[in-house]
Amino acid sequence: MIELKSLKEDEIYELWEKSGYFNPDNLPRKNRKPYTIIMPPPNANGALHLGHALGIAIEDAFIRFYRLMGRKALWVPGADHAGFETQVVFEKKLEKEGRNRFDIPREELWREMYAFTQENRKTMENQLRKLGASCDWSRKKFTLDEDIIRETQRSFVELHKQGLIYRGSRLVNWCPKHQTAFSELEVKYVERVDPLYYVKYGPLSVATARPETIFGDTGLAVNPKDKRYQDYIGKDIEFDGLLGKVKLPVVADESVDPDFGTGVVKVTPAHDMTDFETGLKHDLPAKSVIDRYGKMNEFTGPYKGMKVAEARAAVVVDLEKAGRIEKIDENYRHSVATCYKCGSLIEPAILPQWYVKMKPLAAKGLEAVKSGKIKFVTEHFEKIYIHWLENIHDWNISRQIVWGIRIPAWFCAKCGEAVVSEKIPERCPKCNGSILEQDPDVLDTWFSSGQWPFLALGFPKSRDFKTYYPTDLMETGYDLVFFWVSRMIMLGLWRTKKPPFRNVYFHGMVRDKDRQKMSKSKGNVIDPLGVAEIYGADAVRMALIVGNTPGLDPVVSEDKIRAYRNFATKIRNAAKFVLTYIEPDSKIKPRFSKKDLDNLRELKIFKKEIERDIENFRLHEASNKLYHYFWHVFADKIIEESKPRLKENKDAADKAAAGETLLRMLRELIKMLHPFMPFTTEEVYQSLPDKKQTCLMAESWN
RNA sequence: GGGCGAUUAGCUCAGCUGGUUAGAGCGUCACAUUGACAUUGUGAAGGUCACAGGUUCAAGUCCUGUAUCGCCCACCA
Repeated sequence: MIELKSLKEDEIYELWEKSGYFNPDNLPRKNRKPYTIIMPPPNANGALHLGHALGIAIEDAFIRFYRLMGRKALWVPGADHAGFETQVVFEKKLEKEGRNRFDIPREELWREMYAFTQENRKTMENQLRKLGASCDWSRKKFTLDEDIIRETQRSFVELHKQGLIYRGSRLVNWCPKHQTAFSELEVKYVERVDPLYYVKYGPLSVATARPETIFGDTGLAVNPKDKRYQDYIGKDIEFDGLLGKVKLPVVADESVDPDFGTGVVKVTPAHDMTDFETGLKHDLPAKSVIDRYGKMNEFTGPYKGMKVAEARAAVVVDLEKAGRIEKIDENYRHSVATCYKCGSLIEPAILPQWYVKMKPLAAKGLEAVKSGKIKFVTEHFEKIYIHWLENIHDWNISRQIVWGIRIPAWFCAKCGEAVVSEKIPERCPKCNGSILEQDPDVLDTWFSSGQWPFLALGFPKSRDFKTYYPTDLMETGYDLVFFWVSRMIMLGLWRTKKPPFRNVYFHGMVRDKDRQKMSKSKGNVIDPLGVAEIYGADAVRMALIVGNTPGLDPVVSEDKIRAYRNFATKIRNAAKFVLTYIEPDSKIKPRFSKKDLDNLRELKIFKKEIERDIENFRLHEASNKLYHYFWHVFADKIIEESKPRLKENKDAADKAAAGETLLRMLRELIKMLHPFMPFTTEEVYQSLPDKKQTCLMAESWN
């Protein structure tokens, strides 16, 4: 008779940490093949949510499985400074305190934000412990660690040297509220219904949704095949504008759709992405008429100082007075660009920014996936990735915020030359001027996180980098295919000449039982730590993994979590029962029945099946099968059938065989369940007779 | 405009390479239960696997098309 020791999750985690086995260097049995996962560093600006818990459950399952399989399993934890995201969170905090980021000196703001993120990191790290993450804390990294900043800046300098980073004055996506530019990925298009104004331009008329930008017109465009306007192509038209005489050239451009509006487009290069391109092609100047705060500027006469919306109304009234409005289509449906964070209308602006030239990087990124060097789970994300990379645009990596890695570029006060250098330059190489000021902008946070797999391992010189890179698995949400995964692949290949990982596992977005996305405003969020407190971390992990097909949105409800809490209870009770009939010092030799041997053999076959499932990324299947096997085969059938043999059995050798069979099966089953339910299985393991290791994770799968 | 995914029990979802009576959780019904069981066990009801064609000895599983829902991408002035 052996008693089942009861252990709390915190005690178990402490046991694990003390064992040192999270660090693969300490694992028994040396000289093994590594298995590496770099944890997607959670944003250090808040608490973990269920989506994080999902990723952690999946990654930990893989890590624990391969550790049992005898691999040198390394899981590197980290935290992301999360540039703009964190800045937004922090701004809200400042707002509540009645402060404003624009009034706080840069260094002071930085210091406050740094402290803020370090606080969050501590919370997050404890939350990861609560969830049972078996990551190597001795290797934890932050995206603003000094070595990370240094290498990130070095990448910038190197890319610049190779002509892959350039400075360009182009039309950028500008958010007037946040006062920063964005890459195209941070722009969200929303459908709206707005009036479409048909406005007379001398003999022609154009349809526009933005009449207030009329002062920035520098041309008109028609389709070269449009018969109606052949006579105008190449000529100037003149007419009376709201601020005096206007003269605009008419150009022919394929991009103009003859069937839209009147077939004539006003070209306003400074305020529209398409027009900017058209302007470049036809050599039309860009004239800004809106400032960075979304107000009309000095080129707009009486409209100066008005907000865009006011100006639009005023301009329409005046155009009507001038008899230039032909008609207004009130039900024009179109999409407008907005800030993904605050919903403000994006006001395109011409600004000098740093760009990464993407085509050469994308070519390598495409090859790696098309050739199968990097595999996506599920496969269909490869198509999405390929499509995006084949149509990629240059990447604006300048952000006008404080929170991030400074761009290693200095501008000469005398001649304006931009000097890119790892160290502060003493003189301008062009004019020899000595006053150089660093670019106030910081890098897009994805520029550094895009290098995370090799930077987190201490590239270029560390032993870890040499041992553990390329990594085996990148596990993340499918919403980051473009933002993060594609950039990691491209930048990883560029900087290290190797793919950063061999496989990418995409999980879906967690939904509630009504298939709604979880959000604070809907009030349907499940706090992973809260439910872990109530039902146990294992129950939460199982609820997140069982039946959750990679790439699809999992539905998680408290009912489901409760179901797996019951399962954990079942495991404990079954173990308790089995141990009741074990006599550790018994000298009786068990006499196994045919059925005993069959059961043991079948379990072996079953284990092989589970192994195959996990190796092929089918955690949802493996976990479900284990649940079913443990409960409905092991507990309901095998244990039940052995009860008569265990109780009041005069045949001691048969009794011993029944007990021994159950014990062997239990030992195997908790090992197999360990990747999914580490706490419960460890609790059982600690009570097993003749356990060989201090904790279950150091056991061997076979 | 393009692409992707989903459609299987009342609800939420599994079902890998096509192969015996299609599974799980929650819910429903009946019976049992001081049992290892924060209940659990036994059994039951409940599915034309969206629809229409096709391939095959065999299709929820492969192919074509249709419908509905959802998501992503795109320079809709």
